[in-house]
Amino acid sequence: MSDPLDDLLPRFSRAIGMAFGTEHAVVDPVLRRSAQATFGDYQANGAMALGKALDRSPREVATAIVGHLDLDGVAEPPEVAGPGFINIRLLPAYLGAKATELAGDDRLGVRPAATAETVVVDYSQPNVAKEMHVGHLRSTIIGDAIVRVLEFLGHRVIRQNHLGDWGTNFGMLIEHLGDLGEDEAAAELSLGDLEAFYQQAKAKFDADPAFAERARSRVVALQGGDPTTLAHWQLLIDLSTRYFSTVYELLGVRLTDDDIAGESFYNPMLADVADDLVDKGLAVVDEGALCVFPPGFAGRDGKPFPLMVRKSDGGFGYDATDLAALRYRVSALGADRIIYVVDARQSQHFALLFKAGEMAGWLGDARRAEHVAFGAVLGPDGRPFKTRAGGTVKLVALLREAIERAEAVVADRGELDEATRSEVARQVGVGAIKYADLSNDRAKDYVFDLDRMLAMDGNTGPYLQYAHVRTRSLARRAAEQGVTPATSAPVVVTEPAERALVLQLLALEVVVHSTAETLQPHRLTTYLFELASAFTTFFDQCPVLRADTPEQRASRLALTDLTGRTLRLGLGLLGIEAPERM
RNA sequence: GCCCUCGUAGCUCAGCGGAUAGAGCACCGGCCUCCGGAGCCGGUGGCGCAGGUUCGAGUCCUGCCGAGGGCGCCA
Repeated sequence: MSDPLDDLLPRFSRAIGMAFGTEHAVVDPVLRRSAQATFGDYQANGAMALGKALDRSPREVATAIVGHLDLDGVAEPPEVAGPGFINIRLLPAYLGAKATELAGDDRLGVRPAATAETVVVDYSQPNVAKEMHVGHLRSTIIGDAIVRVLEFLGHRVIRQNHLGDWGTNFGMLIEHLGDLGEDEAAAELSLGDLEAFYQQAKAKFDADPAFAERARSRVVALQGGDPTTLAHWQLLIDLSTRYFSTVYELLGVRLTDDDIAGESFYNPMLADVADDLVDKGLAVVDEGALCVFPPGFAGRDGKPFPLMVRKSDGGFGYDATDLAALRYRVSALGADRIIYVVDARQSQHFALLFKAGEMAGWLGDARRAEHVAFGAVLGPDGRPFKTRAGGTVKLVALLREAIERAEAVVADRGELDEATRSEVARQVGVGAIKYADLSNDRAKDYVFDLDRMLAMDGNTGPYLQYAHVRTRSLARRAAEQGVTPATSAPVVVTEPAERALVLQLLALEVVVHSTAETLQPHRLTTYLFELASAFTTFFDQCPVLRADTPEQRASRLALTDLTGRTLRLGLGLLGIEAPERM
């Protein structure tokens, strides 16, 4: 709707058809935003490839296209440049009309996806009775941004928090809980000090053979459904999830208890999944274990590498759980698309899993699974992020430090009461961490540096929030002067800074859709940073309240308001709040 | 040994097969009786190496070098 490409594309197709015959009208004119402003606003690069196909010179082809191109009301007469580029400069009147239209649209020009899909997003995945650390940060933040973008595009999103709530570890954890007594264990865990509880259990397990033996038999009791053991296990889960909820709330993440579908959830399905794979002729017994061998994977010894459906001792491991989860998401949840936000180290595991899913007929055609892999969070030394003592860094500790520092920055401004100030500090501090994470290509590692994250200059969360604050500030100032900030006022584009700003505003739709396709939130952050930059230039060079005419003032107020709403929407899609003042 | 990811400016990072590879920080030089200077304008500086595909390669393919990760019953 907002995208100028919608107006340009059909006109190019028509021109190409007229110039070279209708069979070529389907050729992609390769329309893009211009690399440089001096080349115009948009460029068509398709003439080069078409020239190759027709065995004619690209410039000749470009000239022929231009000869049939009707851009009346949209752009100035197009120009052929270089080897065969077609440069397009949009008309100010066209840009103004598009911006005006945009301002009247709640979705700011972003249409829903053509087909709404059911999308399962598996993210966060903390472990019961273990502290959340920076590793969970990425999954939680990236997953939450993906959820918000997909929901905005009209997809039916099912969040799945694949809680680590099962496994042999629980023998020692439950045994430790029993030793402490329920009340004391509950008291300790409810303090949110999960790490200490886990470490104590681990220390006893390693040091005390008798305890280790009790822990092992406790695993058997758990698997056997012993009521007291199950009750203690459930207590660990309840206390942990209560704690995770507080972290999610602090983070401003959408996850709730309703989204939890932990490993244990799939236990009742495991035997049936194994039977299913045997029936399909995919699973075979190897070295005593029931395995699926997807082609193309080899282990250290060069032999085929398995997905282990059932261990040689008859038990089930994570391979089985993940297979069951995959089948459940397809058959019971009706997923068209399944997204796993899990760190990059598990990419081989997911490649195996998805291949097996295809072999079993669970995936394929339009139904697909994707591993949204991400890199590690590094400390200042470029090594995986650890405390001085070498321990893992608690996620909440980082959040609190960021909020604390943000508070100091916000306090500089004064003019906010204390309650507002601490709320804004939370929005800024948490937003800074989220933005820093999301603005990097998720495939790469990044260095956790609070100083840089909280900087007010550069490509940071606070800078974008600040740009938004300025748009709000201007609106308040206008209101004080009795100027109604009419969002519906016609936008008139005259200055270069206005043109650049409008072009950026019109590009939101393309960016949001490409973010949803590639599942790369940093595309959106890059866009928003460019938008904020375009706005500050506009703000610097185009007087708003002191504009030459009432019409121009209304136009610029409308542009400011539209920019503010776009920043707020974009940040919102990333899970970052946009305060009114800071 | 095999497989995966990454290598772009002094630093942190964008870059969708298209023109002279862009930002931010830092550094240097300008601007400002200005609606939030947390600013604006300009400058210095770069694709790990070698081949290949292509009209066109930072982008795709192959090899090498370097960093990180993974490779059977832990998730």
